Amino acid sequence: MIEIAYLRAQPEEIKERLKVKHFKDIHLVDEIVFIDAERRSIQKKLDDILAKSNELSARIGILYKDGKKEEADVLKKETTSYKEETTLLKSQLETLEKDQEKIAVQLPNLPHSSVPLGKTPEENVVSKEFGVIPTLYAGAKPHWELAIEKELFDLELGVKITGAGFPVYKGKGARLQRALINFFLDEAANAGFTEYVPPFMVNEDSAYATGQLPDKEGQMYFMPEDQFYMIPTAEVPVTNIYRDVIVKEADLPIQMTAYSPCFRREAGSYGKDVRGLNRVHQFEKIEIVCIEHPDKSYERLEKMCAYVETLLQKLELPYRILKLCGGDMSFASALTYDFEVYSTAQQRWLEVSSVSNFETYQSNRLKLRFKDEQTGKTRLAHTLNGSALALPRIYASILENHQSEEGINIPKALQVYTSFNII
RNA sequence: GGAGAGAUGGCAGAGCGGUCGAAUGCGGCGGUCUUGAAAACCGUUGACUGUUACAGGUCCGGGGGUUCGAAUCCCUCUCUCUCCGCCA
Repeated sequence: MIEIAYLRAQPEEIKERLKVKHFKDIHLVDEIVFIDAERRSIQKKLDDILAKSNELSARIGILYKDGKKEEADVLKKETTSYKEETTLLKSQLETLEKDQEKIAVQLPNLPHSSVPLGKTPEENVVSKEFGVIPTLYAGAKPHWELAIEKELFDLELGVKITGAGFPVYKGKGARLQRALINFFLDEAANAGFTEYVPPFMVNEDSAYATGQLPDKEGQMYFMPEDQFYMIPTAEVPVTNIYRDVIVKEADLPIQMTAYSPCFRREAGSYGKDVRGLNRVHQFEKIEIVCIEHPDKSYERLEKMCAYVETLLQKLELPYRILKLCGGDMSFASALTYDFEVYSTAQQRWLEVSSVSNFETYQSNRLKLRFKDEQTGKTRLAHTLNGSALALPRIYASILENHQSEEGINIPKALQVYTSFNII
């Protein structure tokens, strides 16, 4: 959530910045500032009355101790009017707090000043291209055809067991999957990330804290019996490790990584570009999450991107990095870089990673803070995360880009993990 | 799933319905002593809100109630622990 103190101080600036994100309900800014002022004035009134009533109670206590019952009874009567007033003010306050909260969660994060203007994915800015797009032999195929030919994964079988979008990997195909998971985890560990194995289901508080709720309500699988959500990304459980935590400034940055399956309903995204592994309901991903000092979070973002690049380079895949424009950025992000790998067989770019700085947007909900050594005050930390990497499209690009007449060549860096070098 | 016990500050652990935001110990921070460190001793040390700064307000698992007044009493929910049952 945007910090209320900032909303109060700079409403006009905030409105301007929200326009960059093409946020429609700009009027919510004025509404929340209005409600906040109202709320604070009621709070002040309530506090004053409570102060008087507390003081009276203390006096009554002393009178009773001294055995002056009659005097105490007089004071008791005085408190009744306070009581009525506080009951009323408390209910008003509660309403205002709820209203304020309701609006606060509807406001997306503010974009960083460097975010390009634009509304659609076409307006994202390419900030880097790396690698040579290979020229494939005449018989080159998209990954879904290669999968059938080499018996690597089976979507039809998944339909029988579960439903569309739940692939079943098999033989060398399964081994490649596991090799990628281990490769990514080992690389992350070597780069200084602490590995976690988190729960794959989370409660409502966790989903809310990282911003999946209320924004993406319908995108998560839900278990009504226990009120649990299947995680759409390891970001949710891993970031929530630090919910309600005050860390030492010296402990920053905190760098974590986790493998997890990810479950996404992908409601409303049927149609094009969903063939094969391009869009599935269950997929594997290695996530990296950082908690960083506000002064250093953009530096950290660059480092995380640089790390993701090393992975793509080791996998010998041609990629480009996009700086997302305001209109294409996610709700909670202040700045996002997307990584895309070129699929020669499909002749299109596939998104394989997204690295973002959330600044204090998540930490404000998480109540994730650190103690500032200089001032002694607690401040919200910055959170960042990124995929490093998501498997299906990497898997698809490896099949497609590294195919030859002899078979699919496994990149050198992966061969230790697969134990074979061609499929 | 059944039976019992419990939930208090970073941790451990007190707490009679009335200066209890909370004893005490450990830990942390600052200091004395020391060449330095340890030990010892002295001081300090929760969060949120609020104010220019004070003051004030809220928080003892969550929610509700009794009372002039609740960490303390009542109801309820959640969670944890122990024992039994079941089980990968």
